[in-house]
Amino acid sequence: MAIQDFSQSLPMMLYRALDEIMPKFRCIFNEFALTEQQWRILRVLWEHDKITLGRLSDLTLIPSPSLVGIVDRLIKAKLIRRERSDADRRMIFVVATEEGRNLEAKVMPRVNEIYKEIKEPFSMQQWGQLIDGLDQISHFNKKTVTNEHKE
Amino acid sequence: MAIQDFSQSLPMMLYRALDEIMPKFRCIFNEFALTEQQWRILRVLWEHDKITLGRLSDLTLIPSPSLVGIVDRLIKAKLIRRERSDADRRMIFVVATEEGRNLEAKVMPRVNEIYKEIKEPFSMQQWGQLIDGLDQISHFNKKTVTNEHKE
DNA sequence: TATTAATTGTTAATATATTAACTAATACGA
DNA sequence: TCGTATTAGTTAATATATTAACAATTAATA
Repeated sequence: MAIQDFSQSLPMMLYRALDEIMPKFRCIFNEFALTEQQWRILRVLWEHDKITLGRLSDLTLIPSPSLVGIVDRLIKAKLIRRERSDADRRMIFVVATEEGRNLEAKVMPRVNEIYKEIKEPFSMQQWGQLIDGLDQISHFNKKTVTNEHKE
Repeated sequence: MAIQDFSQSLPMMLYRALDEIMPKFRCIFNEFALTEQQWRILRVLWEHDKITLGRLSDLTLIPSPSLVGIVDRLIKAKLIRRERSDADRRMIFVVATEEGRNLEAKVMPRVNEIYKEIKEPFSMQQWGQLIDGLDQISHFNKKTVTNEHKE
């Protein structure tokens, strides 16, 4: 019944894992004058030619109110542009400029290098278990229990 | 050689896991007029009667520049207080007030409830593997390879 | 078709993160 | 003991997160 160690709680372990690996990546982003969030947006645009702000928010995990300013700064840096939808005038598409697309070839190799370094000490099975566990956490609010109707 | 899916990268999986579980906790914190960071500080003070700002920063994973303001606001809420060290006048201890200590009995049960809910769908083995994996990530910068001298 | 509801983005206010520079106090070496 | 390096906290500037409220547009429905 005693208080368990706060440092070993799941949230703190997740935060600590991020604190440990992200500075390495941010170091690279900074070399290209990018913030982590700006990187995330570009990273998604390299996989999607054209994407609405809503979907961009989902894929980057950047909350929409934050997205507004981050997109503004990326536009000022001439790396992306806004494009209002004709079909539905509420929607706004975001598109990478040529300069934005060109960054991919420069940044991705550096990032993949670090990524490989992080992954290296893991066995393939260990890594799979880690990813599976994280994936299960990520679906916590959707289907806690599969074989049972909830509410 | 093609770009792997950004959404399945380790950093995004970690962020997504946090995005999924933290709102539930924050919901409780807000009931007690606490922010997540304020909670973290109190949570640590419930395990340590007296702690320096530096160590508090390490345990809460709150960067020291942020800590200043967060501690200020907790003091204004009469939940903690500062106490300068006599032995080393550079150091500042943080201590919970009685009001701050009293929060533990009210908040912890609610938090433990959610925590149990998150942990529930996992087998004990699965959970252990997840924690071990996160722990290994957290030691990335310390000892990437054990049986080898680096540098 | 006029109203209402839902969707998509945005603005605003406050709190926190990031990075660099800075102060005060202490430790250390010539 | 003086000068220097180190350590503990802080301040400053900018970027982002969180929450609530809001505007514009579209969808739904009586």
